[in-house]
Amino acid sequence: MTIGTLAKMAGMHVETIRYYQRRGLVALPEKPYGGIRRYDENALARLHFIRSAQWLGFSLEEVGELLKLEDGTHCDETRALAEHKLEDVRRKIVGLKQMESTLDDLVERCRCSTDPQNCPIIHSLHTDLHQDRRSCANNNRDQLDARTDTQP
Amino acid sequence: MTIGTLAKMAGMHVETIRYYQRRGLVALPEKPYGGIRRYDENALARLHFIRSAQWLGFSLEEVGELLKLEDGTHCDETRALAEHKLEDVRRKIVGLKQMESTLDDLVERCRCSTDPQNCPIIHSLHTDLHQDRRSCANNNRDQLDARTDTQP
DNA sequence: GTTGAGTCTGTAGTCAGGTACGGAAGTAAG
DNA sequence: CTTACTTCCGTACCTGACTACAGACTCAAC
Repeated sequence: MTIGTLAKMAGMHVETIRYYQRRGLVALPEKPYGGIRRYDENALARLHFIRSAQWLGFSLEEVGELLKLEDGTHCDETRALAEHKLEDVRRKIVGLKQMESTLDDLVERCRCSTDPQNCPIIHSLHTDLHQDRRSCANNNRDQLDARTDTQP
Repeated sequence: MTIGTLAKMAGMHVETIRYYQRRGLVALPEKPYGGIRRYDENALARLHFIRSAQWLGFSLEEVGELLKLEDGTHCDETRALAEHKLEDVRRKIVGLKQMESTLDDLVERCRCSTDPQNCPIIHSLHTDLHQDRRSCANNNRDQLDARTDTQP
């Protein structure tokens, strides 16, 4: 099949596949002289593999590591990657739960507030919440990490 | 105080403050002719406010919205923003918990596996996991969103 | 009065994971 | 055989939240 068909079957854009090729996650099949590259079931399987790994939270870099272990004979190393990712995910959950409970509390206080001139949320943002928040830098993802990382 | 002192007190870099100024989140105080800008407690308070809001998961764009409501007299709008963010956060938690349980299960199966030539994790990535994963595009953050978003 | 640190301003680079585009060449349908 | 779609390839752009740097200027200490 052509790259367009492959993309359709994998449910992704042609450009995404090309991007994976550039990153070395997907092989670039031989091109017949002055012709067009053709892809087989293996290429599709690989795209599925990548998608699945991403779905579990692995970055493309990590997917690359997993692909090196793709033959299934390095169970320990694979498990180590998965365990590490599991810790990652759990750390993020802890961070998000902190957000959740604080937000929930704030919203609740806001609902019960009788003074419409002094919103409890704004008040908290001005007074309580900024203690020891120095390390919540970068973007949302890293923010979560930073909130819970042991080594900065 | 100068911007360097302000940065130190807020626990952030000078460049970050300048970035916030460019984004219109922090005011640029008047500069005396051929002199240097000075900042006061209000500037510091604003930086704390921004940090706190970020800690709750608000993006800088959303922080901008919150800052418009900073006088505390628009309790309903503020609460609406917080409720929306709370939903956001809960959606992300749901996504992460899916990852967590799948990873946990995979790691467990890997530990109990007796066939070191056929790693259950790799096997799953090849066969099970890629059903209906079409919408887990973009980066990790959006991936989480996509997994749980109702409106794509 | 000179040295070194801090400030100002503008612009460019970083990361991840793509997305978009332009121009040339190949391919499929009528 | 023409028209319209794909493919190929390289490069540039996108988001978000910074981070870095160059060159000119100012300020405080010695």
